[in-house]
Parts: sequence; structure tokens; C-alpha cells
Amino acid sequence: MNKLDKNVVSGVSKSRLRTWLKILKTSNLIEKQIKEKLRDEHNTTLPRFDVMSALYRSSSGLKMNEISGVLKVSNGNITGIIDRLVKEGHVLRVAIEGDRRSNLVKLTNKGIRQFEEYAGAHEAWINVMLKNVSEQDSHVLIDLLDSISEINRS
Amino acid sequence: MNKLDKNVVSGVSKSRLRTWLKILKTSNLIEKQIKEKLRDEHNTTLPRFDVMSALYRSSSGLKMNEISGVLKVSNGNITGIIDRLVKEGHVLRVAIEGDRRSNLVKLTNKGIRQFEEYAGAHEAWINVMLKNVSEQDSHVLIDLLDSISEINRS
DNA sequence: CTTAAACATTTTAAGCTTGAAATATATTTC
DNA sequence: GAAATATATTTCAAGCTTAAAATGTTTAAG
Repeated sequence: MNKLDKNVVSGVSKSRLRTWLKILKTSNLIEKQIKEKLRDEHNTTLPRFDVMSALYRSSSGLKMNEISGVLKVSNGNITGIIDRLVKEGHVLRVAIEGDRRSNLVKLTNKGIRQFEEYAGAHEAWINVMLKNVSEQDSHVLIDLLDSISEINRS
Repeated sequence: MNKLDKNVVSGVSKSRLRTWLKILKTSNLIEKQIKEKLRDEHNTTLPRFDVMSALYRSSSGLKMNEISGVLKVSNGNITGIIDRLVKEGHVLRVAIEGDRRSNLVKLTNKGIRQFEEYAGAHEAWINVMLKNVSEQDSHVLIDLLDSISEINRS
């Protein structure tokens, strides 16, 4: 009996499947609440929050392909999100001299203020939703999840 | 100093935030690979897989609102997914006598065969992606995630 | 210097998702 | 039994997401 068969017979495979479904369910549960709160209390969306977060962490702005790289989404996706953020006055496309193919995307002052507000609220929501999680638990959870991420990194 | 302030000062809040971001990242990482494999190797999508899975587990079929209830998505969402599954020949809308408002949605024989194929492949993918997770780890992970789900159930 | 290759981004078509409005049917109330 | 209410579903508009095609710009090769 080879290793794969053994796993199936022994039920490891089923227990991994249950684990994955639990990760997915928990993730969806939290994410749904965050989306709802961002919409109802801050009139924004998670994708916009994520993009603003990436821009906030970089002092000098990011190019489109850098944003999609950091967030691991497609280029075409970012185009639409930035369009909406520009329309809201939260980000700007700034010309790069010497390369007319791309712009640097930067948060406006309004965007910076807004993001700081979002981020504070966001941390507080998480602190409530994960109130059952101790620092010890966090450590254990992160380590276990790391052992999964490790072998699935592209 | 109240409880909330204490948490912030002590850093529990930050460590919960990191934990959430890790859960989300891991979940997205796995989900992305599943979507890709469903598309490339089975010419289907995760939403369709999820709907078929719900139907497969119920012997007698489900009404539209039962499907959206189980999967925790909106009613309008399910309409489109079922439309596509019908077009593929994987499900049927069967009239319920005595109530012309709703139909029972059921897998066709083709749908049953297909789903069993998808499900087998799906379990095998997860078994590989979570190969670092022992039964012991699964137990710990599920318990910790349960402690989060517990207080976030609608 | 001109052509080919590489790079950066946008556009497009298809699908998923939501909340709200619309439609249709059933049930309850008076 | 007519009107009001409840239930089941679909439609709609807006946004997110992707892969693939299209557009424009820069760099490299010859």
C-alpha cells in the first residue's frame, strides 16, 4: 500500500478536507461582516480598502502592476478599482517622467485621512470578532496556517 | 483603564489582526488554486461546485431559497448559477404540486456523475495542499477556528 | 535607424455577488 | 371572498474578478 492509499484509508484526507472547509467557512464569515460594515458604516468596499492599505504602506506610491502584485489580483482588476478611488478623490495618478506607459498611484491627503479612519475601525471590528482568541491561540493558529501557506506559495 | 484600552495597549488587538490577515491569506491562497483547477481541469466554477455539493447531500432536491440558505448567499445569486447548471444539463427544475411559486432543484444523473468526479478530485487536491497538516493539527485548527465561528454566527 | 521583443496598462466578455425592486403566488384576516 | 400580508423567485444596477486581446510605449537587436 503506497502513501496516498494509506492516507485515504486512515482518514487523514477527510480530516484535511474538514479542516479546509472550516478555514473557508470562518474566513467567509468574518469577511462578510467586514464587507457589510465597510459598506454600511464607511460607504466603501473591501477591494478599495485593500488597495488603499497597500498604498498607505508605501510612502512614494505604487505603479498599477505593483498594486496587483502585492494584492495578488489581475492587472485589469486594479484598473477599475483605481478609477473609482480617483472618482472619490482618494487617490491620484501621477505621471512618471521618462516612462509614459505607467503612472504612480498615490493616496491624496483625503485618502490618507480616510484610510486611517477605516483602518482603526477595521482593527476594532477584528478585535471583537476574534475576542475568543488569546495571544497564545494567535501564535498557534498562525504557525499552523503558515505550515499550509509555506507549501502553496507560488 | 477599561478592557478595550487594555487590549490595545497590550497588543492583543494587533495580534488578532495579524491572525485574521493570516486566515484570509491562507484561505485565498487555497481557494485560488481550487478555482484554477476546477476551471482548467473540469471546466466548472467553485460556485457551481458548491451548489452541486449542496444538492448532492440532499436526496430529494432543494428549493432556491433552501440553496441560498445553506450556502449563505443571496437568492438572486442562485438564480444565475442554477440557470447555468440547467444549461449544462447538470440540474433540473422540477415543479412542486400545490405551490407554483417554487420548483425543486435536483441533480440530473449526469450531474450526479459529474459531481462525484469533481468531489474526488477536490479531496485529492486538498490532501496535497494541506499535506503538512496532521490529524492532530487538524483537531487543533478546527477547535481554534470554532472558537471564532462560535461568536460570529448569525 | 528600424524592427522585434518586452513591458505597462486598459478593454472586453463572461461569471459571481449583493441589496433592492419587481413579479407572481399563497395564506391570513376581516 | 376581497384585501392585506407573507412567501418564493427573478430582475436589475453596480461592483468585483478573471483571462485574453488590444493599445501604447520603451528597450534591445541587428
